[in-house]
Amino acid sequence: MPTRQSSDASKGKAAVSDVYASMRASILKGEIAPGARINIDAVSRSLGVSQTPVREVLQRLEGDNLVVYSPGRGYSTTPLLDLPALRSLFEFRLLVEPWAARSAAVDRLANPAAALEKELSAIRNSMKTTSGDARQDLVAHDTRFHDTILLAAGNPVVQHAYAQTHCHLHTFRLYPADIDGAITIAEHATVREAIASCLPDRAEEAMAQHIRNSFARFAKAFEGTADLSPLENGGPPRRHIVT
Amino acid sequence: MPTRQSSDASKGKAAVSDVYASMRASILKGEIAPGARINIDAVSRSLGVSQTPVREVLQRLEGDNLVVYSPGRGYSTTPLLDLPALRSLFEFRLLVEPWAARSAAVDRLANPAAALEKELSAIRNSMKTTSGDARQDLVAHDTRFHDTILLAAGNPVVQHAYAQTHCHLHTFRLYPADIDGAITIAEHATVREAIASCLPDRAEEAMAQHIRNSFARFAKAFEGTADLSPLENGGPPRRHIVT
DNA sequence: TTATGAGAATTCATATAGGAATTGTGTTCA
DNA sequence: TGAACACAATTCCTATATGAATTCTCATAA
Repeated sequence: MPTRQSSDASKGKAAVSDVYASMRASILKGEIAPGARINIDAVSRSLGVSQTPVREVLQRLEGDNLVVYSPGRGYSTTPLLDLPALRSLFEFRLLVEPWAARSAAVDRLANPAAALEKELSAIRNSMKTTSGDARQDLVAHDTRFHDTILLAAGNPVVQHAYAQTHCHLHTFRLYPADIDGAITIAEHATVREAIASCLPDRAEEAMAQHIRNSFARFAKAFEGTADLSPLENGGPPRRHIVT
Repeated sequence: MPTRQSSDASKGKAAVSDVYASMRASILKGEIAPGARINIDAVSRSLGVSQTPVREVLQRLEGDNLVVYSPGRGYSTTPLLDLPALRSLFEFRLLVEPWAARSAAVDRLANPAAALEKELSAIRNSMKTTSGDARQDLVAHDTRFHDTILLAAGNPVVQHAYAQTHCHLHTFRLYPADIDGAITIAEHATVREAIASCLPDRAEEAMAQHIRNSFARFAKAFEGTADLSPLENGGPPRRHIVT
């Protein structure tokens, strides 16, 4: 049995947090094929826990849209995002995030410019030193950068709705390959500038541009696949995607 | 939220759907006081099922923001919305719903004018005949009306994010008293007109006005309570709130 | 060769039980 | 009188077992 030293505070639901982290990582890494069924008994035995916490984790993963439940058939991993789903996701982001950037670009303590700058220098350093998984670092930076702005907007409902989309999680799952994030970081810097200068209009527009560009970069990976997705031929190309 | 078929329908998770409906109703009706702890054993015995489905239901209700989990302390019902939370919720709606109304006001088959009109005549009839619970009918109408527009917008991500807020569910919980919904229905009719005429600008503005007005009506209930909410003196007034 | 049907095996959903932590209560001491 | 400690009771979290439904396999017949 793995160490019970769970990241969950106060040891409540120790098994659950371990199992959750393990299963989430398995799905994101693609160790469980997209669309494949998940055998509760097999998972519980392989992780050395009973079925009860595994079932609870599956329900949580259902909330993350990483698994789906079919009545009478149990749980399966969700298929990867197709182009319409990606478009819907980014349209949602285009609705929420420019609004958040505008709300954050105020001359108040809530202004997140300092935190954003710290985040940017951290990722710049991390990119220079080629240690570790550059791709994972970049996704983590991207996640924190956007989350920080959402948090600064000061609306818990919007923040929660955004978090629930798990957009970075799903895009990570789409493209488990190497990334060159220079463009992303440059756009982030532009957004930070506008927020630091307390220019709501510019912040809103910079964020909107960033999201439009980001979608275009992701959508490029679908080029040529047109409506052939049912071919199930291995999916979109997987190298040198730029977030 | 994909409400599990509460009827047998595939028999999968029969106990869970019953327990879910029962507990949700209990919380909404206030039979369980807001902020009170929930005893899993007591619930399971009173409903005649084991603890397993009760635990699953509680996790689901946590997703609905109707209960919260404290590590080591189990589940409690969430406190009622206070004024800042209500404001956050309506700011989210003000961000999403006018956008949805604009998106729905197109000359396409997706235009929901017919469904909206059917919904409006149904509630008008229901209001005339004083049979049944007028308040519950009105909330149900309001829910369906807004859901229909969100659906017509054609973005599953936005629709899901909106559904996850369970805004009608929480406002229902806030004001379990009688309602006079004439104003609400009139505003709905205005929104429908703009959508039926395929006037995106007018639809967007009509929806925005409706949400601003609706918030003002709800916020009125907090008048006088200022920052005295810790008094825990029974909450806001509960009669003649107009959605 | 293909389709069908019965039986076996797997898998899910729920029930029940036990260990561990927390909460409440009563007593004792300052 | 108030506070602190210890013990008991409650409550949660996980494990294991069982019944029911589905899926898989294989043999048989058209």
